[in-house]
Amino acid sequence: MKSKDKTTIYDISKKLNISAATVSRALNNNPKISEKTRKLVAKTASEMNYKQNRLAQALKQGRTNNVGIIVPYINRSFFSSVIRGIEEELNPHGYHVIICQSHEEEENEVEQLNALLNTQIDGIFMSVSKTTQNTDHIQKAIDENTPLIFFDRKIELAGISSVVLDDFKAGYMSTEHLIKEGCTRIAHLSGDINLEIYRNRFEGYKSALKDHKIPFDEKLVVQTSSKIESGIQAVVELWELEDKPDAIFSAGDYAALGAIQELKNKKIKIPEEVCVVGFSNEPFTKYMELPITSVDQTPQMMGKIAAQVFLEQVKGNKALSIEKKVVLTPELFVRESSNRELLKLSQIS
Amino acid sequence: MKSKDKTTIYDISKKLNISAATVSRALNNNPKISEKTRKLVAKTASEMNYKQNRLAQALKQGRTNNVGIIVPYINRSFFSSVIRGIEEELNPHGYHVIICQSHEEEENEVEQLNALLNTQIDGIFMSVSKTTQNTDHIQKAIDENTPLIFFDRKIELAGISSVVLDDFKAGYMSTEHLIKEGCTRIAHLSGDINLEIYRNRFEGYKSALKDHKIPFDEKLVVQTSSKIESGIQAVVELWELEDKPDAIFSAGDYAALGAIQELKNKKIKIPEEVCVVGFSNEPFTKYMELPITSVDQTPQMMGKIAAQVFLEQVKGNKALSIEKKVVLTPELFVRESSNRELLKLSQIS
DNA sequence: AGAAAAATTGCAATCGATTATCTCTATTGT
DNA sequence: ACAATAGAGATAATCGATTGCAATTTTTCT
Repeated sequence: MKSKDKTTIYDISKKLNISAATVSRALNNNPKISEKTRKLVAKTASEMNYKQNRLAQALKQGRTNNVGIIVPYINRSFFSSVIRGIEEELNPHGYHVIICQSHEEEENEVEQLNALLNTQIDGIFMSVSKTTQNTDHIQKAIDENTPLIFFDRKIELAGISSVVLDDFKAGYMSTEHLIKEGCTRIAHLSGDINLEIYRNRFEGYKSALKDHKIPFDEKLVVQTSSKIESGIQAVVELWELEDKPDAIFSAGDYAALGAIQELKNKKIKIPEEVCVVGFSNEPFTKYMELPITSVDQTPQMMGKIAAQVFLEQVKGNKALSIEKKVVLTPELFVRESSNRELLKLSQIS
Repeated sequence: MKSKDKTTIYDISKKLNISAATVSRALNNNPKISEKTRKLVAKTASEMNYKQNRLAQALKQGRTNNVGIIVPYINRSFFSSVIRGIEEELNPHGYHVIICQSHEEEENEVEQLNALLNTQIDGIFMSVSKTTQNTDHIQKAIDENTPLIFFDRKIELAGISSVVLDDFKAGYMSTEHLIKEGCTRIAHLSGDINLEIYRNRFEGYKSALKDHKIPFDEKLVVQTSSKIESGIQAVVELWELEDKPDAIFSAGDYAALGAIQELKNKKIKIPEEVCVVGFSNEPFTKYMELPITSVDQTPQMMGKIAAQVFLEQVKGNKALSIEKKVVLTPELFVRESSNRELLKLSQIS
């Protein structure tokens, strides 16, 4: 009952007493093949349950119609949404998507990238890991002429396109929003300052303070990771200060969540005493009893655009390497954690 | 500056004036090749920046060392954790993982499965979509002798291995826990009853009621989806009843979350007046101001075991198709949403 | 030293599909 | 009626790596 032996174009050609070349052409709707033969082949192929071996095709054509995506984690709402965007844009063009995780480890990133290159992928989308220092593996991909597109977290290298968020603006918007709520001592949970995106958010924060004549106080800045615990720890440290903050702008939602937990623990009222803004618009920010204000990075759009950049690159003149830099505008979703206006309204009613 | 032309074993063989066969053997550490040649080839290969073309190798060997995973969504904590489990178990064996999403649509599932089969995948892991009725696509995979392993959501078909949770037990445990908290009118948000897993949870619920001599009241059962809104809607409906529930066992965390939101909206105290238990142990259940009791499905373990079943199958005698059914034991994480004991303690202190 | 045994390496076919080039037949034009 | 042209299909090379078998070289043994 073993039908392991898959039918090939040779099986079809033998059965019909024609050459394999004709079968191949017929199946690919090559105009050199007569309508009659084409139909006969199509019919026979489906009868024999023929399925094209994409491996053989890829080997011959030098294209696999597969693209790889490397992200730190697939279960971050942001990343999985970007992936979805890429998928939706590329599927209609016949591409399939291979997803790899670096778990924020440079070593894994290198390994996954190499594996993808070996598998003869047609292109790579990537958001670099936090720990990545060396860029040899990326240079290798470029040298091989494999289209590589960064999204969100990029590394500055000549000839690579990228689609990123305007993190400076996001930082600016968030901070300005807090200032407009009447906050003046705004703390910043900065995330990993090794990454450009976090540096930009920080710069935006500083710039907003400056524009509103609020002195920058570096004691209000705490480096955090994207873990809840680091948000808790940050609040613990900040509340040891003489002059305590009246707002927190966190460069990540998980740290913001931890901060809120610790503030509640300290019986500090949000947003009355302290306003909190997070970053990434993770689904949970919306679900909380106290929904958290957060910056939306329009991830699905980011994925779609990254895919479009890729398509341009493979369809255009390959010899000429295009370098396209797209910057998306963030959106701030204001929720209860920083909305004193809303609070007043609900108290009146 | 184009180094597009990748080096092949032929390039190496020409350079060293030996045959390509020797190069291939040397690179594969075939014992028939002398130490001297092996080292020379290895050195030259790395100098020429040789990279094996896995496509060609796969075509020849009939194995790609890739496995496919099809899940409804990759950004559900449960699924991404299973994926991680599979990945960690298979990576050391040289396998790579291709991840596909069905978005709960049968049509997508069929398409993704076919794409994987065409790509000559070595095996498939799959959790079927809610909407899947027809099983032809799955039968096709079996007929082709491609190892297929179901996890969590399975379809009963001869010859397919599966790794699932003991959902009956999970339903029983959850319900019994609520009974022990003193609840007697326990509502059930059932999820999609088309899926076996939800039916089993429901059966467990009924069985626990029976064992504790609590009459089953079908008015207390509401079909929900895995959306927050459906949980809200369910509570709205349930609270129109004459005799209102004093507990909710939801077969999904999102519905539980919606239910809690609506209960709060109705100013109903949790867990004093109503206890709530969810299902899947999504990360947010733990983060909430009111952490939600939930059933953990040990997803990473599920992935690991599914991978082990796969490895057994490919390493064992292929002619003989093994059918292995693994059932995992759930774990109930009791949190504030259903823990009256904890509540009392905190009130005393 | 010479033959047998062992160690290395080469030859050529193979995996399945694609495609440039060539061949043969049918049609058109004069 | 015969050359020119178009149409339909066949032949064979190719993509890059693997592998059974044959060939060659080296080692071992008497």
